[in-house]
Amino acid sequence: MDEDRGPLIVLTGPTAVGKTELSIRLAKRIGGEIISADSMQVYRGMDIGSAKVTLSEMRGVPHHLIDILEPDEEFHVVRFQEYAKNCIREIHARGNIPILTGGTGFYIQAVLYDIDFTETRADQDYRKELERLAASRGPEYLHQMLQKADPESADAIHANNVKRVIRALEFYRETGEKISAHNEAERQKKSPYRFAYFVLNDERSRLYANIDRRVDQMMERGLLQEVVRLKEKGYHRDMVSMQGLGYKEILGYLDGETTLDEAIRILKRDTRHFAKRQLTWFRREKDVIWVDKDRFAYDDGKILEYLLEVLQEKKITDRRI
RNA sequence: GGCGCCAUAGCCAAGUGGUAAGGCAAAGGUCUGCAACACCUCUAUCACCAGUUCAAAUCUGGUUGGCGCCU
Repeated sequence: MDEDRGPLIVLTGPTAVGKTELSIRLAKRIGGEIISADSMQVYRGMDIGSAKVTLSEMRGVPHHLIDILEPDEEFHVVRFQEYAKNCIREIHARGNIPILTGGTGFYIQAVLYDIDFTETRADQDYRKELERLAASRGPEYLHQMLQKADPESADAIHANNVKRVIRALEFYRETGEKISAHNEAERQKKSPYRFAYFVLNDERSRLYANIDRRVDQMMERGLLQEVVRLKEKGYHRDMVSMQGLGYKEILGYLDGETTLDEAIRILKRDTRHFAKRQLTWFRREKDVIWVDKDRFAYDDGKILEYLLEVLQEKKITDRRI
């Protein structure tokens, strides 16, 4: 039964830890294809700020879900999940191993455990109405509504977290069920894949230093010009894509809200915060295999050997390397 | 050497007799259709010593350190 399930490798970690390079080396060793689990790299024209892999870095390894949308298109987990599942199916059909790489933990969770989102069709009108209510009567009011409909969710979601309160309300209205119950059920699911979930990590201070350095590099490589170009094309801050790190800060500068130095400072800070949140997320995921770089003396070759060992142990790959 | 000013958490900073605001950073956390989003939690006895007082970060004296001016 276990053997019926297709193989899947997840290789993730906080931003700037070095996922990209390692994933490509791994793919080359085992005949893998990479699926990007990244909410920003899906957009065309957002290369520098999203630290997108370059063609030469790919070294011939197939990459999926990169550059598939224009920055004004909507993207979200459900869509990601649908695309990623298709990719996985095709990669399996080719006899290759899919490697899910990228830092968006929620996306990884969605495909790894095949979480069910399909029960509702997002009702724009109702959502708008709730947003209006939140604005006019305050977040507490919405939270009260949720308290009546789904007390468990109300207890779990802070009233100030309007976005999540709205979603819970919306779910209840659409399905007549409580999202808290739904979530609980989904949580019990086991993965449809034979998988290994690696989280690459580094000492906090080194990670932060890397982030700072990488932002400087982005500037040298022309992040400013990239954002100018996007702005000229008419992309603006209401779009999800332009809320990505590196874009919102530079747009702030272009709109005269900050100096460039200030924008860079904020970008570094926000990226560090992001990395921290990513780690919090991975810490609470079950089945994670932590790969601390310092335990391997920062030697990618050694890390790779370790990954291969685990993969064989778990019978995810049997090709002798 | 003299005169003046200042000394509150890692940083910025309120408080001028009644038992330490706030912001930032750091740290921890939540997350099941916007997730590089949204949201939550959280850190001090006020440079040091002595005194006045029922009560001092707040008043007095001294010590140390910093800043400015003068000789």
